[in-house]
Formats: sequence, structure tokens, C-alpha cells
Amino acid sequence: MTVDDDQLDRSFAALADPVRRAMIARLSRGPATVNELAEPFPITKQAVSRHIQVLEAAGLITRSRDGQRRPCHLVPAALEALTSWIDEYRLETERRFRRMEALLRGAREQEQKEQTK
Amino acid sequence: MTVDDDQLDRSFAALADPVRRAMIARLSRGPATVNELAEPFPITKQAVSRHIQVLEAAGLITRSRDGQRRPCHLVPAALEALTSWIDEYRLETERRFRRMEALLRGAREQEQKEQTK
DNA sequence: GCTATATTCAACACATCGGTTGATCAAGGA
DNA sequence: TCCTTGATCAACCGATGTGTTGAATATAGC
Repeated sequence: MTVDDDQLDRSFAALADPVRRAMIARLSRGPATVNELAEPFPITKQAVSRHIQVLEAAGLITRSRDGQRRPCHLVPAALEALTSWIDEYRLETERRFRRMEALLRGAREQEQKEQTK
Repeated sequence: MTVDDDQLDRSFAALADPVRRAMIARLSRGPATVNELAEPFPITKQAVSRHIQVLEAAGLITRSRDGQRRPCHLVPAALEALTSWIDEYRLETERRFRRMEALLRGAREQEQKEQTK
């Protein structure tokens, strides 16, 4: 899954809050309703409801219908899109580091050779 | 590298801005100074300087000294800490999905057997 | 229909964020 | 020493985010 800039904005902003991260952690173990998600936190249900809306707008969760409940479900593909974005730049950096290292090693060996000549 | 809640707050918030993400992308190809990082953007150097401070406070970059320049360097381990956090919950969710799927498949086969009995 | 429960909407307060301008600091070069 | 360049600090402004309270909506169950 590839995402645009706005999607990344919303997703990373959604993860930049400990309450929402805890909800993600909870939802990884199975679906949960607003009330269930609210339980661990000392904040109002309305605040929790809005956290959920932020996660949904980011595409990190979806919601189904079960009578008057609206259970939340984690969307693993949305999480994967984020790690892909991050990994692209991490891997490029690590490749660059390795090239630099090899270059330095080569230069050192060359220097040794010059000295023992 | 494992990080605490504040670190995750700062890191994800740092990534929740297109300017800072573009800086990350640029830095993956090599170190750069404030002026170099500022070049692509229609904002003041001061604003760029503060974006850099946000990235540094999050631990996503470090800075060295080269005369009056302060080149920025990406920290791949910090990026890796973020993907690790995300992957933990994505993988748990995917495992759960697979278990559910297997369960459903088992139930369907059971049902078929009952019908042909 | 009535009431209880689950959830959301609306309006507000307060803090933080991302930008600006103007001043300041630090290092290099003539 | 003086001037230039790279970078930062400080104060301010408008927008956004996160919480609150109180009212509204929707579904379940009697």
C-alpha cells in the first residue's frame, strides 16, 4: 500500500500520541468498542471517541457495526505503509554508511602499503 | 534500540510534517547543512532551523561541526526503533487474522461434512 | 412508546505548532 | 579589525490539537 503526503501526515500525527498508541496496542489483540478502548484512560468517552476518529481518518483503523456499538479494527496494511516509508530512507542511509566504511578501509590499506614500500 | 513514550511522541510528531519528511529523504542521501536543507522550501532559514531542532530533539538526526556549519546526519537506528514499534502490532494483527481465517476454514469444512453425512 | 446504553456533535478553554520579522552570536576571510 | 556568512534566539500571530461539559442521536430491550 502506497500513500500520499496527507496520508503520511495524518498517520504519523495519529501515532504521535500515547493514548492513540495504546489504543493501537490494544486493537492488535482484537477489535474493541469505544467503551472498551476508553476503559484504561482517565479521560471522557468523548475524548476517546475523537481519538478514534483521528485513527480512522488516518486509515489506521476501520469500524464496523454491531447494534449500537461501533467496534474498531486495526488495518495492518496501513501500518505496513508507514514502515515502508521509513525503511526506504533507513536502508539508503545504511547502504551509504557501508560504502563509506569500505572506502575508509580501502584508504587505510593503501596507506599501509605505502608505508611498507 | 528501544525507546520510551516521550521518544515515540517526539519521533512520530517529527515525521508528521511534509517539510521534515522531505529533510529526512534528503539526509538519507548524505549529510547537509541548514542552508542546503532550506534550499528546496519557500520558508525562512529560521523556520528550517527549528524543523532541524525538532528532528534532533527526536533523536532522528545528529549534528556535527564544520567551521561555522552544523551538518545534519540521519540516525538509522532511530528510524529502526520506530519501525520496530509499528511492526510489533502489525505482526500481531496479521497473526490474529490468520488464526481467524484458519478457524473459519475449519468450521466450513466441518459444515460440509455434516451435510454429506 | 419509554428508558437505558453507546456514541457523537457543538461550543468552549488552553497549549502547542509552524510560520514570520528583527536581533544576536560565532566562525572565516580580506 | 571589520565585514560576511551560517545559524540561532526571542517575540509575536494565526491555526490546530486535546481536553472539558452539555446536548443530541441511534439502537436495544421492556
